[in-house]
Amino acid sequence: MALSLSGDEEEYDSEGEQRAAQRPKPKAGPSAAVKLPSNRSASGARRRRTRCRKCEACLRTECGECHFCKDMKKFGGPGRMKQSCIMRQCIAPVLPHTAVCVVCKEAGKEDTLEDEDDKFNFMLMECSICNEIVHPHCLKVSDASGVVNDELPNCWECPKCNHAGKSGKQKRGPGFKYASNLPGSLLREQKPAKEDAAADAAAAMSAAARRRPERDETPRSRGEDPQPRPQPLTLPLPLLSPRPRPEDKLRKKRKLFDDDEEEELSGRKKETPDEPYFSKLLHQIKTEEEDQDADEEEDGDEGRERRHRGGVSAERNGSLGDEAEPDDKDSRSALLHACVRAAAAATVGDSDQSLCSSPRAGPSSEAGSETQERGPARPKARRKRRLPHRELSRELSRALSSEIQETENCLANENQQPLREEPQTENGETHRLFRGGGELDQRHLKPREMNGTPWELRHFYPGPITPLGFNRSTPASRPPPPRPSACRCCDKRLWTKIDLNRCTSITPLMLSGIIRRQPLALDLSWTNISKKQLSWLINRLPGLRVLRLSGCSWAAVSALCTSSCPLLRSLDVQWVEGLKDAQMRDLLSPPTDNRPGQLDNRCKLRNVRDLRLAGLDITDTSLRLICRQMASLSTLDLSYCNHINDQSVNLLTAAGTTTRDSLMDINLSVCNRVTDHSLTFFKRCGSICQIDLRFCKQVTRTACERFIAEMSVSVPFRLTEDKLLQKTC
DNA sequence: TCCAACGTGAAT
DNA sequence: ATTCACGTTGGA
Repeated sequence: MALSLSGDEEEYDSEGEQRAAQRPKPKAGPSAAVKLPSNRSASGARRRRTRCRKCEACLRTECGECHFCKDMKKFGGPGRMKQSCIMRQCIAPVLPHTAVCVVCKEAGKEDTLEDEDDKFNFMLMECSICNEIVHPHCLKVSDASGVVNDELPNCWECPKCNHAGKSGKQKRGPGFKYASNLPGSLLREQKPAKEDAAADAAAAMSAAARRRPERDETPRSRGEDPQPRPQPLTLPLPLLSPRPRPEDKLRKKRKLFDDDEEEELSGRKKETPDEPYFSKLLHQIKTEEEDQDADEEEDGDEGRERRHRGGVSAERNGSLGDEAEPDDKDSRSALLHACVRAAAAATVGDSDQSLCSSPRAGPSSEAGSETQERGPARPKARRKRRLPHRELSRELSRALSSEIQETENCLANENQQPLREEPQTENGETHRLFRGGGELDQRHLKPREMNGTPWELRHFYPGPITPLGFNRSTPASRPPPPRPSACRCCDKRLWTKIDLNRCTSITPLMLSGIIRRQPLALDLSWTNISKKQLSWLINRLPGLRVLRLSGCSWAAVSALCTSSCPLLRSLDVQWVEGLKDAQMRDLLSPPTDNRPGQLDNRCKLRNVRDLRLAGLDITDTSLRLICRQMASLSTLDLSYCNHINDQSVNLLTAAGTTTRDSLMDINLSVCNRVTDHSLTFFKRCGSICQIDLRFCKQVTRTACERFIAEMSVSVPFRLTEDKLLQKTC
């Protein structure tokens, strides 16, 4: 029966007995009333948390379709479940306004302070163990520190509990709600998705996961760590030991991407009794931050992978550097949007770190040598505390709103220019949207295989030389090179981009982590992500600019049909199994759901500028739709599309089409039906900068040279490679 | 006062 | 483990 946080026992009321007809009431009767766990008795009941009202989820309208919406009276349901719409489950629930410090009885005062440390000391912190809510400043425990729980705003394990050596689920109150228990981690279940039941399934998972027991956060034994923890959260009590000890690392909380499975596997050794450490711990700053360099802890595969990629890159010998890639350029501008950048910078510590921890789920995790590889100490890092979640959410929301408006304005003006100039980055690293993402750039591919490649082979591309390559009459294709399947994170400092390319197993915790970071760019290419997962992701990433789904199944990609991606600029669906004209039609038609608040019946992908369709069996039917629906299209990759011919090019460049003026970069390499005639069509394109006709058997070099000569009056082109035309200057 | 929905126990 | 149910809390 109902639970009362006050602990008062209750009897079933008559209403309950009436309902018994529908559902048997608990036999336990009064015994079902609350029995507060003993660990709560000391500090009283937990404060229920409430919506932050600022996160993307909170800002949404109810979907009207999910399990919980259908239950609501407003949607004609019985109203028994009384749960939030699954699309609206807050990702950073906050303490209620009525929460006060148990010591001084006052509310949080962080808003009145400037200094980050002051803010922390005067904000309310709820202990996930004893539930006590205090201002850290009000704690007079001068020789202990708390462990900030980054998964939930205003949450920590208070110094008292730390001091007592309590940890994790051993003593945490039941139902303590972490972000990992929030919707983001609801996709733990990875059974094959019944696609028609995706929404309900998600709802069901949602309900379940919210009640999921806490993850064990028992400190784990690790190798020596002579270095200070990178990016620790600021803690209130000035008790830094000069050299954090190995145990420091032990105190790290489980991170988002640490699978339960991993924990179970590794727990045998890791969860050694750590009581002896606690006395030392009392004098240390503790955080739950994951090592920022976690991904560098990976075993040699990563290094080999990098080397491999480097080799591929050189071998590819593309005429354009990655930096010149339009979608990267576009992404860069988006990626460095000021607000988002600020938010990202403010949160870089935890976010990337935990994301980077994803490889740890793999067999090579927990490398004992990690600490040796870590960079030098960052003594200042502990002073840098990320923004509280609500601030961050506010920032993101503001940024997104403005971006959406900007995009719409941009469209209204038919302004094809990028939203922003490409900003300078600190080290240029962020110019690469995805690590290794350029591998999918068809411009850089020397084709070895045509589309029509069996799906299995699309997944397991052969090496540089493959029997298939020899068997085909077309030039040897160059499918994306094989790579280790370890999950990788990208830039460690920013989480505006998340690269899970070829990560064979997308775990629920990964999805949860993605949502929490609200990346602008997401690469899920060659993963086995399911429709349910993708749908869930998209619906929670309203600000997504770049989505790469190369090599995924149509079953998964079809998730795009029912979702709206208003800000999506770059979509990569090359080599998607089963993606043909009919599917393209579904993809380009307005969202299929007519839910309240989803009345936008414009093309879901209307803002896409960079569309990658390589290797698809699409025809002019799809191109007509593209011409009609994607007014901003500037980069189009149709390489390896066997049905594309001169008429297709004619369509794209016909009078009255927006693509005629918007197209800047078209890749028709290995399109064997394209002939010299297409080049005459391209003369009509006002913005064309690059035409890739490499390995088009029916295109001659002579025609290319003629095109250059004829265009030279207005636009100077040159052949940077055989049948690769690029505008000069 | 009303509505939304959190957090829990029981049923499945 | 998942789903259902609902008292109670929190905000408007």
